Amino acid sequence: MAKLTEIENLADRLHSTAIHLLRLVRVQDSVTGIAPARLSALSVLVFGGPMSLNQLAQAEQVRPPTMSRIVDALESEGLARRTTDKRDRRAVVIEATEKGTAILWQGRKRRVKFLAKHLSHLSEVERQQIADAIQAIQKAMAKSKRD
Amino acid sequence: MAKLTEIENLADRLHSTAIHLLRLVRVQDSVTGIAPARLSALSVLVFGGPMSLNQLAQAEQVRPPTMSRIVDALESEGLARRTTDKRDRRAVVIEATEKGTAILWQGRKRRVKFLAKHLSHLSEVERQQIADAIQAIQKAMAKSKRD
DNA sequence: CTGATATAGTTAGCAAGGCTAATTAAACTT
DNA sequence: AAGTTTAATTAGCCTTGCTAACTATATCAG
Repeated sequence: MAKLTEIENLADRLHSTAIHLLRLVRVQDSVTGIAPARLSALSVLVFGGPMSLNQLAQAEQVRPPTMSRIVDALESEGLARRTTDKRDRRAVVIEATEKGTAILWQGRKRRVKFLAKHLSHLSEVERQQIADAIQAIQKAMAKSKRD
Repeated sequence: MAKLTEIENLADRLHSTAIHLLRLVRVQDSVTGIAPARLSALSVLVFGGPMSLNQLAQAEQVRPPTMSRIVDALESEGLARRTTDKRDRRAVVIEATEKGTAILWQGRKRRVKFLAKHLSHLSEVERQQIADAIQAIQKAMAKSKRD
């Protein structure tokens, strides 16, 4: 085993914990019946409002062809719709449908409640530690642009 | 917007933070040139030692056929090897090769150092908050079996 | 105003990684 | 010895990532 500094050790544990947390929660999303990439894109549409395909692809950190196909699927499932942009007829405006919005909210509620149930077993102090850590982690990640 | 309780709000922020953290770090892994599922399985082999295909599949939470193909790829890349179990000739013992172990350690070091660099911008207090939160989160997740 | 260039999105085709169903081979049970 | 269970693989499907090439529209240069 290579030696790790104190901070590296923390980094390692943090990474591992994040993986396990998401693995645990992801099971809840599968209940929606919507595949993960689609659910994630739909979430951006619901919370970010209508946007172009390129914007959506950027938000999801995938290439336009990948997003084009995801939107195809969302459309055929009746969860989102495409319309051509009036000002620039090359572009499309993608938006969540009523159905897509409703299903997303249901799924989100399920996921959040599931995770909250776990957190409810902790003490008030422990939950405060998590809240503080979230702040700290976000602060640390925000530095990524200038490093 | 639906109303969320205090705990649900914490759950939501925790989820989102975990997603962003992993997204940030994953870029480092791509440098290894090993595809994510393969890297993850290799990691289990390196840290968990030789094991059967079923054990490895369970550890990675995938079905045996999925793992069988991942092991095929690891073998063809010279990162792991299969041998038949002496005691039970139906079973295989999968282990990381020297090369696989070395590459995994390099990658892990890169990832950990990258994350540690971010954490190093924080104060000692903030890092302690993260350490405490990791403990709390793991405790909360451990309850999942009995709920 | 026209031709060149740039931009938005799609289509085609490939690879990785997930799944179920069916198969093979060995081990266990009765 | 026959039937059942178990470990792994094979076959074949779907989703989701990519690049390269294409279409259609918009913009810019002369």
